[in-house]
Amino acid sequence: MDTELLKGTLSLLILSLLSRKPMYGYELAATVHRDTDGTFTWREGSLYPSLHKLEAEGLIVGEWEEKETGRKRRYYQVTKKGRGALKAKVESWMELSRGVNRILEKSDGQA
Amino acid sequence: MDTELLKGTLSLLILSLLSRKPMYGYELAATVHRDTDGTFTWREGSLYPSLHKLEAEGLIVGEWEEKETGRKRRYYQVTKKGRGALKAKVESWMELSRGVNRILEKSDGQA
DNA sequence: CGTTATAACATAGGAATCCTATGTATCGGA
DNA sequence: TCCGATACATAGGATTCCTATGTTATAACG
Repeated sequence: MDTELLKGTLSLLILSLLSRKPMYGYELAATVHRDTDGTFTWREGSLYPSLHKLEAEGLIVGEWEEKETGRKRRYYQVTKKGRGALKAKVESWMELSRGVNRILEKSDGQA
Repeated sequence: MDTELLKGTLSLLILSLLSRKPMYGYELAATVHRDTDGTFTWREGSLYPSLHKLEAEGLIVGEWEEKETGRKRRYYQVTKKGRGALKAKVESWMELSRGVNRILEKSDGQA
């Protein structure tokens, strides 16, 4: 299985969120924070490097959008390659999740 | 939440497994591998340092047992402090798991 | 009886991920 | 006009896990 998932769900969730619609970095952090009632609070120092890495890998593409005022945002969307990677990551997550739950359930009651 | 869980379920699962009964390192790796049909395959380079760390933190205690022949094993068991830590880690895991699943479900179908 | 595989522990060094801290610039409200 | 929120970025470090290697004991096999 993808051992990358053992540490970190960041790239998985970014890809999943972007499969809804194109979003920019700050919006991604706000959305995941809201949708999970604060369980996930992504730091800029984690989020932006991760976005750059996903783009370098060709899983997402970013595009600058500038308002008349001068405010700039970089909107990302998932590529075809990214959709394939997302599917694989979701499967890895489910396998990991199943595995952990199996151990926890089997151990439950012995504490 | 415990951000430590975002990377790695090793210490969580070690504590959970040891709550069943005292076990030694090699036995832990074999058990988790068997009980999850190979989802988890712990390496010695991950497992033993992790056990040392858990013992240094006082969450588990190890004891050498030597057979007549000279073969030595280090059996670990969970301490009282370790049981508290396990409970907290399980809750963190469930929170993380819920959060991830919420994002995935809400995004599902948009791919 | 010698060789190989497995059991059982250990550590050094490095790769990957995430965080803290810091910096820049724009925007809205008091 | 000042401050908090928006929006991006990177450097440096902490942590986790892996690869690689080493040691010793036991079992299996020809």
